Amino acid sequence: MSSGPLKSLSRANRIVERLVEMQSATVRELADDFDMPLSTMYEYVNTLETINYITKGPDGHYRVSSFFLKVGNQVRRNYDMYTVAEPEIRRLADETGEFAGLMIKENNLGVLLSMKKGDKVKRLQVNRTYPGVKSRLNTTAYGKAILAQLDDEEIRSVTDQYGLHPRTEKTVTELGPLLEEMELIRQRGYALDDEECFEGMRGIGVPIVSETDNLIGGIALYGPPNRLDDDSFFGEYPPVVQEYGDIIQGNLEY
Amino acid sequence: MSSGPLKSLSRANRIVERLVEMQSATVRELADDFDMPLSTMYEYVNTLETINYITKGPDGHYRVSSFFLKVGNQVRRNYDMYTVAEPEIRRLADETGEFAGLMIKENNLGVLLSMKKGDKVKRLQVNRTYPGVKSRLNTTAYGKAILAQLDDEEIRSVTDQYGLHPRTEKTVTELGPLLEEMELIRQRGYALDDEECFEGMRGIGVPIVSETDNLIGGIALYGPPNRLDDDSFFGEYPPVVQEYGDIIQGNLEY
DNA sequence: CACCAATTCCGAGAATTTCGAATTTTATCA
DNA sequence: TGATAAAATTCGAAATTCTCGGAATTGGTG
Repeated sequence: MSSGPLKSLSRANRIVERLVEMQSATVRELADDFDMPLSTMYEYVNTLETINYITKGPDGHYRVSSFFLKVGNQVRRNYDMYTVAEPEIRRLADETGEFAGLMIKENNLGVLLSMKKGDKVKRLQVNRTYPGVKSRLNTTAYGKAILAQLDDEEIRSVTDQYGLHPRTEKTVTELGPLLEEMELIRQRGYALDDEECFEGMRGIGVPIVSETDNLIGGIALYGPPNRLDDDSFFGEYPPVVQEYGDIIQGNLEY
Repeated sequence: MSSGPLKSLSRANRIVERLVEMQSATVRELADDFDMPLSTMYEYVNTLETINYITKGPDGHYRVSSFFLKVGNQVRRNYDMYTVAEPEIRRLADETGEFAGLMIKENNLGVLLSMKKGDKVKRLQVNRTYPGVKSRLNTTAYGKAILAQLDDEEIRSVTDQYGLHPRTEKTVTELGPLLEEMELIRQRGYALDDEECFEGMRGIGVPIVSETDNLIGGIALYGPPNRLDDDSFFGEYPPVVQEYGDIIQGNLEY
């Protein structure tokens, strides 16, 4: 018969993801939510507890445990790109006072591996920005820097896969202009995001390639237009970001 | 029959954990490693890939995906204690130049939720310190600050559960002295770890209680004895750490 | 084109998962 | 305290899923 994905595994994962959303829940609440027999939910909950994916708090409610935090950080440290870039991202954020981040490509999407806020960043307008979040490569400065390292055919396959839906009114939504921009990025060595992803956010990205990991990544500096005015956005900062990119690239090759 | 933990789930988790250790592996390598039929391993690998726990890189090797990083960070942000303490931890690290961290209690163990390195911290001697790692509560400064918030009976149950195995030659390994130390911590308001957990590391911890989350946590400042000399370790820094603890505690209560 | 390896397909047998119901534990209130 | 209700856990048979060897297919390489 059609075997397909293992059902109990998929089910368990749905429970975990739901529990992240709910923050905390009792077995009954979960059973109701999934319209499953209580006893079955107990089996799942108990198993998830023994393998440490979830944990029961003193109030008797279950929460997703710190296991994910631990594994996530282990995974991240497995990337040379992370260990090398981490201190530089931090220095870039300190030096500029703005937001600096590191992105890698995973399954044709961008994944934010690391981020640092400089002291000018009061509260991230974009509260949806945290390590592990994914975004389409054409939407961010680091993403575009990554995309530009691919050849046109690969770029096409990426945009075919995920589309070019606009995020703001400035988002580039046509393949032609995007490919032209990619060529420009290759020539000058850095990518710009002028409020194309988030209103009120400008970013400058440069690519980083790790031969050993078969990985392409990118770093970016983000800040609001009032601080990243035209002078800094187009003139002062791009070389700074590039310099940090070069440092990381150099350290990657030992 | 004895139902026990769901086997396929436990198995899947073992695969994930092994893959974290191996960093990357092919299906065959995994099958060999677990001594499982190739076709069965394919079912697991494919399922784990569809639920996004692992991902196949361009080299055809599987790795644990960024899913864990994402969920880990979501979970962390669900804690009021984290969102409130995060910026203060950071300021504490900046102000002192040393290592600052936030710990919570989970299943009678300490879990490091957040950490910041000040500019004096070149490379963490202790490379085993990263968000999500667990440690026994009696071994660290934040851990002891947490432990001291419990009553003696609870403390006893914690030490019964995990023992008092020494980590360095200075570790306190007897319940009696430990309970006395707890009383001292309650009185003066902060906990000290004088190379009891890691050789060459001194720490100062203070407790933080979140009524809303039913949670007890603690923050700590860590540094080497040459910088945290007796004057700073016993005199200058404890009030500083306490001050940050008070700020966090205050912000927790709005 | 032939080879080898990687991946997918397949179906029967085995084993686990599932679920309702029964049992135990915990909480609530008179 | 005892009675009652609610929640949590256990149980075992029924059914579905998982397992696994082997066959079939795909993909890459010389």
